[in-house]
Amino acid sequence: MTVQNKSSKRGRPRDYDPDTALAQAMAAFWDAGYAATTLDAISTGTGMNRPSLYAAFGDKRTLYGQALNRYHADARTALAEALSPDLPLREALRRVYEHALSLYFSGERGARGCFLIGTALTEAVLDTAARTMLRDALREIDAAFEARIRRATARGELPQDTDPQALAKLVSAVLHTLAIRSRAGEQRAVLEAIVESALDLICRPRIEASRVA
Amino acid sequence: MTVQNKSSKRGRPRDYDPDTALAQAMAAFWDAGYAATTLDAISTGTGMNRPSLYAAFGDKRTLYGQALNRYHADARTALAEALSPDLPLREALRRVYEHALSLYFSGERGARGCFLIGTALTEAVLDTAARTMLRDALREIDAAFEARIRRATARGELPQDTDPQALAKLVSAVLHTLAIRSRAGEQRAVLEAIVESALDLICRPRIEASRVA
DNA sequence: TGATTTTTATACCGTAGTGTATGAAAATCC
DNA sequence: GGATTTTCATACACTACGGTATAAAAATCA
Repeated sequence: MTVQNKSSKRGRPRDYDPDTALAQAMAAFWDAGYAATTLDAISTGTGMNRPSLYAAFGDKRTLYGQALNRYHADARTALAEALSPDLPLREALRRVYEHALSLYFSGERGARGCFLIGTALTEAVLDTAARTMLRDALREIDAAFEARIRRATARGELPQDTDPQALAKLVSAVLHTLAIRSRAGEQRAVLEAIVESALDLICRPRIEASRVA
Repeated sequence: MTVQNKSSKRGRPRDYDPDTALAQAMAAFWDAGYAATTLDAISTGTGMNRPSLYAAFGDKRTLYGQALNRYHADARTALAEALSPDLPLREALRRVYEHALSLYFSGERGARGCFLIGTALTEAVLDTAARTMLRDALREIDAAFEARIRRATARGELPQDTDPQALAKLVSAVLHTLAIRSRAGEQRAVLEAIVESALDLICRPRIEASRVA
């Protein structure tokens, strides 16, 4: 395999940047969903004409898959950064939720929620690949939370009898409800309040050994 | 307005039952989502030909709106029944979650989650009416949980400093995560475990007056 | 400067999908 | 039983969409 340093030398130079083009295509899918997004809309959004789109990304479904992958990769990075081990768990989780809300409310046509949940969820029943990507992304986010909770438990921020795997899924559940409610048109302030009460529930100390034998 | 008792008398009798036809149309939307569902698929699913569909339900979007309304109405009924005030809160919530899981895993082509979240969420950005219906449905479910939690708090099942409105939204959040994860292909046993740990978190007694001034 | 390579630009093809027109079928009313 | 009413069944019109063929444009190499 020959390493292609930078752009290829010969031929007419590309008039677009693949990274920004993919981001623009993703924005189109994000608003309308996969099925309702036309290639004309993507063409307009990216400024690329149809043949260039095909040359760069393949057909519509392949392009959508690349958008899903990119979103997941971005989310992974942002999550790892927000879950900084230097902060208390509560602050780290708050950062995650705040970052998510900023993303979910960043649409030009109003709040659009999470790209994965907002678009891949619909496809998931009939499109096996989309379903698998969605499921794996959700699992990976669960795992990131779980690792962070495990660390917090070891540090004594949470009770020793905490089940990190179970609690992580509930931390994710809060993220899911934010994704849904933002796209459903709920006010951001309402979601901020949900974040605070969720943090209360997740991080508030509980009675240990409460199990009455 | 003349009262039409039963079916109209004159003319060729209808070959379909409107209620079951709507349920079958809903099933088609449920799997593929609004945009990807063709009228041919609905025609096949219901056994009605295209003109009969239009005569009965109007155009595609109107039919979809009726499916959304019907699902919401069914959910309202089921929720009210499951939230029986005779049971302890924990058992009532468990019934709600179990009923939801039965519905979410009832698809012929695999788990399909919640019809509202699985299909209307995608449309919500560009379709104002769908967004409003979704938002209002979510709010109504929040309110049902809130009323039930208020009752449980009055009975002493939960601490007196419980915030019913906030806790209700987290109870809903668990429902949302079940809706997402089931459609994303997660195993039912995994979701059953989430239900149990969520009930633990929601219903486990907390330290009162834990706020350190 | 001319040949070669790569991308852009326009136009087109085939298909699929929504909504409707038109006439046959099946019931009731007189 | 014939007229009337309502629904069914087939076919069709129109549009929109995904994907591609073809040729011009813009770069490099010799």
